[in-house]
Parts: sequence; C-alpha cells; structure tokens
Amino acid sequence: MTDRSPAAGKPIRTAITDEDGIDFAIIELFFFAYRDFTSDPDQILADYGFGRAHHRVLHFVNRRPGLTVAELLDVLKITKQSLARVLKQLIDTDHIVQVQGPRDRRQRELYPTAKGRALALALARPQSRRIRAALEDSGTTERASIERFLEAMVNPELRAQIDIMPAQTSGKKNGDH
Amino acid sequence: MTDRSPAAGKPIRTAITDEDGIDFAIIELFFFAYRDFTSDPDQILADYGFGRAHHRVLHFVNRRPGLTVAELLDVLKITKQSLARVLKQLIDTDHIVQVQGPRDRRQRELYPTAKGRALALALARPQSRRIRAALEDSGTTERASIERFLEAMVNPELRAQIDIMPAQTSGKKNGDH
DNA sequence: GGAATTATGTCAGTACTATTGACGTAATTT
DNA sequence: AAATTACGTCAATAGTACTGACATAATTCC
Repeated sequence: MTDRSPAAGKPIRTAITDEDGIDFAIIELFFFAYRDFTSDPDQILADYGFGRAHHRVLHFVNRRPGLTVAELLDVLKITKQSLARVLKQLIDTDHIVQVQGPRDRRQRELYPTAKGRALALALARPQSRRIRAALEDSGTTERASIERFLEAMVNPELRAQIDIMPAQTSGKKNGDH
Repeated sequence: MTDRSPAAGKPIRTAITDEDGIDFAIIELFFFAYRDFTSDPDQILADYGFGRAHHRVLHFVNRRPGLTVAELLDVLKITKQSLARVLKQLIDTDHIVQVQGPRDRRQRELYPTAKGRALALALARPQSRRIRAALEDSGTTERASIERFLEAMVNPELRAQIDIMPAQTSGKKNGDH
C-alpha cells in the first residue's frame, strides 16, 4: 500500500510544460482567480445557510427582474430539480417573490424583494472590490480589454445571454449597433 | 402557491445596476467565462467517470511532480477526506503513482504515469485553445496584461502557490510564436 | 530511549449541488 | 377537444465537499 503496485506505470518526474503550446500559466491563474473570487461571497452566504446556487439565482433575478423560471434555468444551465430547492428557500426567506405572468398566467415572474436586493448587493460588493483592486494592481489601463477577453472566453452561442443583461456595461464593444 | 404570500415583500421591478459602483459586468463575465472554460474538460472527464476534482489533482501532479499529499491539499484548499477518494481512483486507474519520500519515508510523493500525463494534456488542450482564441478575438496585444489581472485577482497570501509553479509564469514575456 | 509530533490513510456521518425520470396541474395553443 | 407548455414535485442517485475521530508508521524533540 505504501509503494506503487507492480503493474503500475513508471513515475514521470519532469513537470508538464508548454509542450503542444498549452497555456498552463493562464489555465492555472484562471483556476486560482475564480477560487478566490467566489470565496468572498461564500463567507457571507454561510451566515444564511445558503450556498453558491442561491447566490447565482439571487444575482440573476436582481439583474433581470421578472425573468421566468424557464429563462433562469437557461441562464444557469442547470435542471429544474436543481433549481427547485434553492428557489423555494429564497422565496420562503422572503428574498424573492413570484408574480403570475401577465400575458401567460402559467409563468412565474421572479422578482427580488428589498431584502433580496440588499443581499445581492452585499454579495457583489467584495467581488467588485476585488475586481477594482485587481484592475489597479495589474495596471490595466483599459478595463474594456479585460471585459473583451472574458467575453471571448464564453461560448459564442451563449454570448446572447450576456448581451440581454441590463447593458450599461458601459462602452461595451458594440454600442448597440 | 401561485402568487406571493401575504407577508412577502413587494417585488422590485428595476434591474440592479452599477449602484454603489459595483462592477456587475465583470462579475457576470467571470461567471460565464469560467463556466464555459470548465465545460471543455468536463466532456472528456465524463468518458472516464471522472469529475472536476480528478482534473485538478491530475493537473497539479503533472505541474509539480513529486509533490506530497499535504502540499496537494494546501494547493487545492480541500480536506484530506475530499481528496482521498479522488486520489485513490486516479492511483487505481494507473494515472498517478505514489513513491515513498526519499528523505521522509512517511511522505508519499505523487507522480503522473505516462497515462496520467497524456490525460492531463488532453484535458488542457481545449482549454488552451479557448484561451488562445479569446486572446486573439479580443485583440489582446499582450497576454501579459491578462495574466497580471488574473494574478491580481488571487489572494495575495496565496500567490506563493502560483510562483512555485514550473516557472515561465513569471518570465513569460517571451513571445515564442 | 521514550514522548511528542507529523504525514498519511481511513471510517462514520452529514450537507450541498447537481443529475435523470416520472407525474400532475393549470393554462395556452392548435 | 387535443396537444403542448410552464411550472411544481416526488423519488432515486451521484459527485464533491465537510467535521471529527482514530490508527499507523516515521521522524523529531528532550
């Protein structure tokens, strides 16, 4: 149990490098950056007994008030069942309310309450601080270049989800043309 | 059940914006970018019955061959128990081997096998392609600026973990293509 | 040499997020 | 009237994570 079994392959002792032109540096940085990026709100969420799933739901309901359950599922790319418990908890704790759809009464439009809005802001605050600090520390003159890079990392067919957002992404790249 | 309960707060119908100077644009982009970034290897991992945890272990063992279990736990920021099952599976499937530490025989140095090296490369390939494409698409003249930004997003006290990596993260301003 | 500490492995129990599949209900569309 | 859609819910399962406890072997400290 201590050593490798007889049939096992031999250990490779050299570190993986940029062979095949693989960009390990940015792959790793992306991992670490996202890990720490999500750790900020995780602290706050723990106080509520919530997890990341609650955060995501809360975020998008605040960003697109009135979106339906189906739309939310599409943005989050999870299943109805995964959303069910999380959404129910957010409704039960009075962070989100459902309103019957005006045109289609089958639909449930989701809106944040004042409480839900406040929590969404509290969760976003440390993340935004981290981003601002990172932009400054890294001497990024244009934040637009970071924005463009991140957007280009998203699957093209899914970028539509981003563009639907409340805009004001400032100058963005398109300018609505 | 259809509508909101009597005690519930009133729905807020306006979208959350950049109030309080919160950078929702980049917060969202980071979420979408990471979601798609991880979706590439997820496809491949599914064929092996592996998950993201296996990927991370495989990645770091390939990046720092010979690292010990304790070091791996420190990098991944998970507990021993969380690592146990995943590491065992990778060893049983001959992707990783353990070697008794030379100085300290209590330690288990972790090394990839040829099989483990190959899988790590296969998993990194689509991610690297995505990064390269994003750099090109976004017209990022220097990739170093993206690197600096991502590094600045990492908690300062944890940046040591990155700097230990097989170098060429730092001296990377080479433009070997 | 003996005691404390360290590195690792393992067991038991739990939680959260996610999955697929199935079924029911109400509302809309055809 | 029939089919479809939007939503909710139930059951069963999986992957990843957690805490706490305990065992073993090896090293270090006194």
